[in-house]
Amino acid sequence: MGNFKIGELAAAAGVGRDTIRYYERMGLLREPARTAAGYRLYDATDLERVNFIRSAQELGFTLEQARQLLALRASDTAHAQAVLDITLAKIADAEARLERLSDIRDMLRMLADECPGEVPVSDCPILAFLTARRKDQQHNKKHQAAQDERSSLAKGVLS
Amino acid sequence: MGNFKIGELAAAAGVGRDTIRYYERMGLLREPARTAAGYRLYDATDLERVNFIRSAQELGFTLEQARQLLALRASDTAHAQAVLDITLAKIADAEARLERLSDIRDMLRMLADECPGEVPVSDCPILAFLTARRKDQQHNKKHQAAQDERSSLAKGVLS
DNA sequence: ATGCCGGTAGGACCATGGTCCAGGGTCAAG
DNA sequence: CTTGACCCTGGACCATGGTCCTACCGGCAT
Repeated sequence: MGNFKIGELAAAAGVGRDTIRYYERMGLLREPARTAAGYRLYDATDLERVNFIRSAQELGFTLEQARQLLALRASDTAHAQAVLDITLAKIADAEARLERLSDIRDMLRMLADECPGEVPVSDCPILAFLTARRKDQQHNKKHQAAQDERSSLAKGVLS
Repeated sequence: MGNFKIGELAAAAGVGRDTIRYYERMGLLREPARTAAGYRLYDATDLERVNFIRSAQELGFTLEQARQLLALRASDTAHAQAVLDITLAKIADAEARLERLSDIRDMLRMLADECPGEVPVSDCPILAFLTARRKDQQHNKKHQAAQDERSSLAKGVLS
């Protein structure tokens, strides 16, 4: 029925044409049928897939995870448990980020509260804090040698 | 006094040699003195700078912001207010991320709670949710046309 | 003298999710 | 017939914070 070309699909889904082609390269969309001239031809199921992907992204899933979810959806033997597992992992990930990020915020807020503002930079407690190098990381080398834990508050939160 | 070569500086700061050269290219470290053979020669103040940068990164500052903080520290006319401003902006940024990320977590948790697991994927509420394309975004085009707000929960949180 | 360590410069490459460009073909309207 | 809007491919490029590689040179120990 309603076949559309790439620009129409892109417009319908609210993404760029290049994004459609990118999803195809990444294996998120099947290789579409072509017109005689080589134009890609899509149908409603393709639009639905793109919408699915965008929805997944809005929930923080990566394209790779969206790909997995699509694969599960297409399977007739998979259990919902597999989807739940991915979701639970994402939740755990979100919670870890939340914790690190709120630790950072707390630290920054503490420093900000201590800073009077109207002093020369030489008296700034924030700079003083950054200047005092963290010996905590130096003195226990044996225990962490194996995994080289960066022990950074920021690890992965903003990346 | 204690001049050291790049490998020694890197080891002392706990980073790679390439990282030191990278910081130099990025303008975070001055161009160091050289030996006759062209080897970079660093001193304690360079080590302190690298430590400062790492500390800033642990608090979620980007290298660019670290560069700004270093510039402020070196200035004898700047007020602590400038540092505070950067810090406050970082806090606001962290809080925005926290909010979006916790919204995502809540949404995922809600979906996970509804999923029984022991059903075929065709009955999975999580997939059903992702499959139902968000009409909320379709039906009010006029109001959002101007800024093309993605209105994604995930916007910027994981990037 | 020979092996090895470590220094140099410069550039390629990693992930992530696209975006943009050049250089060309296709298609419908005027 | 031409114009403009669309489509094609393949590849380069964006940010971020590095890491790794090539290919070469210097210097020290055995």
